[in-house]
Amino acid sequence: MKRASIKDIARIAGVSVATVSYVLNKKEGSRISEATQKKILEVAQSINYTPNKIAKSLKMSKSKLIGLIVADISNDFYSNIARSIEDEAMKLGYTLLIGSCDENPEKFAKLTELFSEQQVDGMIVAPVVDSDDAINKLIREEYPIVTIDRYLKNIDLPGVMINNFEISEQICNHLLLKNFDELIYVGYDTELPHLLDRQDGFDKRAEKSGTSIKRILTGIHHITEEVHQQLRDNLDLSKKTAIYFSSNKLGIAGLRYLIDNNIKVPENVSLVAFDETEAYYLFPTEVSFVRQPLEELARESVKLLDNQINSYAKEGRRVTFKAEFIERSSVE
Amino acid sequence: MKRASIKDIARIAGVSVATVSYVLNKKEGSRISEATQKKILEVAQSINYTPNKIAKSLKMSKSKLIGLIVADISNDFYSNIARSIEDEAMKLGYTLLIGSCDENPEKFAKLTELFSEQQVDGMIVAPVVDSDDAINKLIREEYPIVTIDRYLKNIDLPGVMINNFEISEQICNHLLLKNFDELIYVGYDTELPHLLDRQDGFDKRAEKSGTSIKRILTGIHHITEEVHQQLRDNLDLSKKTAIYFSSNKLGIAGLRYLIDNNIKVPENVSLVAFDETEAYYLFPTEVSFVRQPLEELARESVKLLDNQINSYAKEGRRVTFKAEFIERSSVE
DNA sequence: CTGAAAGCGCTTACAG
DNA sequence: CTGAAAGCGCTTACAG
Repeated sequence: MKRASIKDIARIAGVSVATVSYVLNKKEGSRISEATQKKILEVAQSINYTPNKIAKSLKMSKSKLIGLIVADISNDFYSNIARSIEDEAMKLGYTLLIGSCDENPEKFAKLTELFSEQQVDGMIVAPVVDSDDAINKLIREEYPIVTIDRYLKNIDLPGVMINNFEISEQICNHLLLKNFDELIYVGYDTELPHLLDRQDGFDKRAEKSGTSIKRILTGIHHITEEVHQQLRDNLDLSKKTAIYFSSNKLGIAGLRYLIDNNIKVPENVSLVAFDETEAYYLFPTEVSFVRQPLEELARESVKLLDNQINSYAKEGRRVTFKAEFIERSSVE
Repeated sequence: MKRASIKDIARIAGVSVATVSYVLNKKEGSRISEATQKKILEVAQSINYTPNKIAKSLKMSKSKLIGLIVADISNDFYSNIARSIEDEAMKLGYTLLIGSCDENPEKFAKLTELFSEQQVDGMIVAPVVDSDDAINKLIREEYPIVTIDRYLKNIDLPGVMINNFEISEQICNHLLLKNFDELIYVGYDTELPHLLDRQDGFDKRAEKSGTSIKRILTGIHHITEEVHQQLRDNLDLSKKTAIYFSSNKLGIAGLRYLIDNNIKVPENVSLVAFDETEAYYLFPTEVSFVRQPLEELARESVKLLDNQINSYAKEGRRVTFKAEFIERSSVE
């Protein structure tokens, strides 16, 4: 069955397609008689007309589509962000294309390519290491872009992020007050700037104090195994130790290690994790964690993008939100 | 900056747009000379040409877009499914539109409307209660549709699901062998057929045995609170009890209740949960659970949809996959 | 108040 | 081997 077009409406209603278009778009400027309007609306209804946005997009050069590129939509953090972005985008009349790039610059480039072929009006992206080329290409083609969660070292793009350095500094400070013998930072062996900030904040503060600090850095592909292995090698229960897991995945891997090895929190070791996830609430001790303001990040990212798309703001800004330290009983 | 079109390539290369189109699409039928081909490809490269899929879609009446409607993309179960669907869809050249409808039939209808305006080639949906009208509309308009996870009582649609009835029967059977005084089924107060199946399988098997069974059914909006409240009212620790949580959200809510109230598993109570989630692994006891074959569900759903889109198969089938019971130590 | 016409960027049957 | 032309479903400046 061929789907009805405005041509069909025009034919049945005995008017021109132009008139149909005017009525359907409720343009104020050109007044169409009440009678014709009613007629057209009736016909549209009766033949079950659905506008073809693709034709409209082609004519108008805007698609009302926005693309979202994350590392992995099945990761709690990103699926929560995606959900908020979806709601926000919907409010502004956008539909969301979603793609996961697995920290892989080729996949990232492929997705930007795909989205750009689909004529998205703009993209919200969490850029990966070595994605500069793909991003620069988008910039040359004047695509509105907003970064989320992450940012790029060498390209100044509007985006949203949290105060990674400061929150880590704050966590470290909190731990220092409790006089631990040793602090362990668990993070990724990565070049992603926002994660380096997260690490630096902790490191710098610890250095100043002179407290012994160890770093456990894992690759992104075998997080669980690597965290377990390195905790086995590095965790010395004879010392009073606190661990800072700098992401939800790391936190979950670490907590699981503690469970599996019957290490009690905070009796044997203290800890703080990053991001809020349901999993933390099933751990036998109430896990202290860093909460990111997901809705705010999402809302602002869509707003920044929409501003660019409509050129309300020529140059977007980089907006930093404050993460919140939720203190529960895993530190003692 | 206006983006380059095949017209630009044609002008610069000194050929017609038809020729450009042929070369860019590598059509075998019409042979274009090596020289012209090379020239066109070079020009395309040099002006950074990106095909406008929207124009192509309009002409070809297919968009290579597919829509996915789930209850909530931030729910672990759906975000994992979405991820697999994304990968699978990508392989076949489709880009994914994602929407969450929050079990709300109006939002569901809105999303189908939106997706249909965007001219998706088909949709994969987890239909909600009272979504029959929206679905019927899509059917009348001959949209390829595949249901996932759920199915509709009154509309026979191709789709993928698991053996809800049988797996619950199997869990119940497993529990009956351990001679519990009481079995508690924790589920939703809902009309969703797949969830009723899940409940029936358990009920029917329990009835036959004569073992006392209680039902805890919650609404979908305050799961945690309701589960906690009802467990408080119904869980009698003086009896040897086993609880079956029939979804990941219910399981997490229930496990948290047990943690908060210091109820030991399996010493004080036994349990089985549904779906696999990272959270189960942080619970102090190894949680036995039902694992759904997510990748298979996703893969088959995309395959069924692609078949419909390309009319490889006129009528799709409903495919049922077997869920797997992962026995760990939470039942004794 | 309404319509004829051009054009958005493509594809493809047809002609040469 | 290559091109002119029609057309996908819309919008909108212009004319009447």
